[in-house]
Amino acid sequence: MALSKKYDPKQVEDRLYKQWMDKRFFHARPDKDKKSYSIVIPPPNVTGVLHMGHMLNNTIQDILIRKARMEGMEACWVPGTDHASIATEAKVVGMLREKGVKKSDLDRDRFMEHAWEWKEKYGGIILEQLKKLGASCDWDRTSFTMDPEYYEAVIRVFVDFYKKGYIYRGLRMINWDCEARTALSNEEVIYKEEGEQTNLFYIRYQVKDEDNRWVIVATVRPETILGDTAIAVNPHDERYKDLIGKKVLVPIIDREIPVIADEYVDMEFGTGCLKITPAHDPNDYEIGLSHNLPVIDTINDDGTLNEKCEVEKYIGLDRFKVRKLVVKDLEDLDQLVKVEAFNTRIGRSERTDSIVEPKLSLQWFIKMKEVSKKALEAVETNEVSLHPPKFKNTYRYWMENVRDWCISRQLWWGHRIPAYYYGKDQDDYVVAESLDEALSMARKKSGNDSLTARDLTQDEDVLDTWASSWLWPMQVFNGLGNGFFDKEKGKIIKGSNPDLDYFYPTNVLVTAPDILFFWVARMIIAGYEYMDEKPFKDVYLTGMVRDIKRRKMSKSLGNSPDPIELIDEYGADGVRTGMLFSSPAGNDLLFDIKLCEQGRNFANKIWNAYRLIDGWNVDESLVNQDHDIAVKWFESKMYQSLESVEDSFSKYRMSDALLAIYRLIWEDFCSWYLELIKPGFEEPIDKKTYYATQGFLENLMKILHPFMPFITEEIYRNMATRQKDDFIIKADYPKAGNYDKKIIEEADETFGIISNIRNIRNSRGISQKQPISLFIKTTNKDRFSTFEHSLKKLANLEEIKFVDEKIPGTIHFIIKTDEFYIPVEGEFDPKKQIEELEKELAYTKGFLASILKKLNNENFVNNAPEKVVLNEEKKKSDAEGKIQKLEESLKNLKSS
RNA sequence: GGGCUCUUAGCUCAGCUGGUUCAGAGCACCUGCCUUACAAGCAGGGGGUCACUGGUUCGAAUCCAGUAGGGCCCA
Repeated sequence: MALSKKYDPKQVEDRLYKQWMDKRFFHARPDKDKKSYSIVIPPPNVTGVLHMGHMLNNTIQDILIRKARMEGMEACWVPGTDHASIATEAKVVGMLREKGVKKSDLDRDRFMEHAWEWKEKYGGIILEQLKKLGASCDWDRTSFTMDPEYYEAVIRVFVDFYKKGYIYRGLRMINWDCEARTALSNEEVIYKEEGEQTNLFYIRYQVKDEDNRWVIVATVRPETILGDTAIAVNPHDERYKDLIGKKVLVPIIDREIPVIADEYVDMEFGTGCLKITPAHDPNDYEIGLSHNLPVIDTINDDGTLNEKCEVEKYIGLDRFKVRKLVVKDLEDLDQLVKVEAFNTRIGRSERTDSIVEPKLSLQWFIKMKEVSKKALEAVETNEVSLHPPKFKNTYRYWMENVRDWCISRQLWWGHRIPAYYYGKDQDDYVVAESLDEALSMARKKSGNDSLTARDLTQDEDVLDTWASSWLWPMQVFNGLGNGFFDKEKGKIIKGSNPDLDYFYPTNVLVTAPDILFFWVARMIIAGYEYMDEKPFKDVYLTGMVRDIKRRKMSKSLGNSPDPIELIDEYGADGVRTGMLFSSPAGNDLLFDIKLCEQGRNFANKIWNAYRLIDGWNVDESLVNQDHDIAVKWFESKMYQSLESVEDSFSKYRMSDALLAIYRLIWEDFCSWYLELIKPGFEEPIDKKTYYATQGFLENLMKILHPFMPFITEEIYRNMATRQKDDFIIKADYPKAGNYDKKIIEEADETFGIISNIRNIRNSRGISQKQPISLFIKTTNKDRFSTFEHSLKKLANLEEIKFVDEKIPGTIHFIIKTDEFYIPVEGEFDPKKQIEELEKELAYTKGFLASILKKLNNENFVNNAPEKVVLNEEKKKSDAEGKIQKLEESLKNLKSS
């Protein structure tokens, strides 16, 4: 029967989680009589394992969802994972390599079989880990971006966007890995922090039709001059003004190219002349576009040069070999002016370490400008609110300068682009949801009725993962499913899908700021496009979890603790509170294991408070009115705290909410309230106080439950009165009620006196166990009547006596204008007493001086609001009274 | 280089539209306690020129400008 002195999460957490699951408390379905409250999880990468960022993120979601559930809403938290094209494909390729299989040995179908096998085996790990954390997700609704229905929806949206004219195929500069012969995303290109050493070559180009006039250009990639289509100078550059519009000759091949003017050119860099090679540099490509320059792509997919370079002996050689040859040839032609050592940022492929070549390639794009208008406006008008609001600026900046979105990836694992090619021309393709449909469209478009399915080839590429996860808030409810989508209008049919109608828009999205554009903005765009409605009302952006030295947590640094081990050591409740203790929205969280320890200690503290109350014997006949005031006070204090908790929640200041609850429980409930009402050893407690206290504990557990679900449920379930099916997870969240400010103030004053007395005991070595007397000189005795018993009990006073005269030779302190005396034998030390009073006097005098400064200032008295002036007057008279009393006491002490 | 943002106690941060004893909290630190719920605890304590410089104002941690130094995003 006896409860353990220490709370042991291991005996509680798995058992309770299973009970919650068995009772299906996490499951939500549309219920017209209840308000809906829904959250969709930011789907973690299916290859992922739980890291500290997930812990923070999901703890916050769970807190919000549990609170909503207790508030009587139909709370639905949809879990799931995304397929993460690049990461997953890399893992699968790695796994195959270990088995001695190369990706290139497999065809697409075989590869996908392996990938699915891998997904089935490892894909669920992260969701299982979330259960350990206590996440109350509606597991019946678990979604995956490559589920059959989801897959269809993604394809459907591609087709719809294509029909609406938002999708096009076009050339774009991408990062090309010549060794792996694939495009790389920006994230896969590694730049060395310190740059890399290379050479800067100064090359001179002859100006056409002018003898002996040359233009000098600096470049680190001389082999690319063969693809040059212009020389650019800054229009404000006096040195070259007269050259603009003239032609120069590309060395070696003597091709004529124009000199153009563009603001982009930095007059300070190199010679101020920039060679423009649109096929092999992103900036040059942009400039080329705006000046209608031709694009000459001289480099093959494998990094060798092709016939477009116009020099026979270079063709088929690697670009770096050609560089050497070009330099030599330039020297021979006397067109190499000089070579300087140069430090530059070179991108290398994360996988192969080969130097990344900027390369033009045919990709699929979404036109973003038009579709993103409503999404920009929604955030501007707070239809969708970002928390903290500072991210509004970042969001606006991005949306106003939005670029077209490249959605194709040269991978297999993902949603295959539903474009079917039937001929040789660039335009000989159709976009359709199925092969059948594609075939009939192709026949129509080509006018060739004899086309068969075998004549069609589907695009080899898959879609960017974000092009599936941007549908997440709709598609987890199968919003774009068969029968729910109007293909003519390109809209979801409202009223056709009960789940979607009920749970969309969701209430809040909790995610990290680094995917504000990749994901959040795009979900908003998709939401307005298909539902004419935002996907969520609020976006709570969490910070990044860093270590105590502010470094990002990463595998390579080895500075990230394993969340599961943490839970094992500190309990899920401990880790959850630990994460939250110091994580204001949008600010980075400097994770310190000590925070988990603090969380664990808190759990233990609560456990022991429960143990105390649980151990009491109730004497039904006993009446103890002394406790009434404590009960009244704590009730008020609790409501006051609850009010601030609600306020914090409304602003998504979860850390503040938790801290308020932490202090309410630890300080107010345990340190003050329980100490006030606690009966002596083996004494019984009266009925009234007992039940009130139980009620408080129960309420405190409810208030805390969203943060620490396990221990609160355990205590709630254990409490004497609990019915069989009564679980805190679905109990009513306490509502803030009226509270008595006066009683809270009086209690504060009383606690102040008690602290003073304890301090005196401490500094003079008077044991807490030794009863003492207290004499009070006051003009208002009534003020002490309410809390007289409390004062006596917690300060261990044998008597309180009101006096009219000072009591010399006693320890002495002043609060406001009341004077307190503690007679002690032996321990009274006049010197120490004088020291203390003088310190107090100096402080009060300084305080008074600052008030006088205000009050003596005519401008202040005339301009400040009356309320403020009156308050200063009161502060002044209080301070003066106190100074007078202090001075009197000091005089007496010194003369005696 | 452009945009955004921050700088308050040893650390991490609150401090709302300037005005209540406004300079706060948690942690850490120091002192004393194994006081019959809890040493994963109890009681008490010290600690800050609110980055710097100027301005607005009767009054500035709070508003404005500049300087210095961090951070984030984009290029």
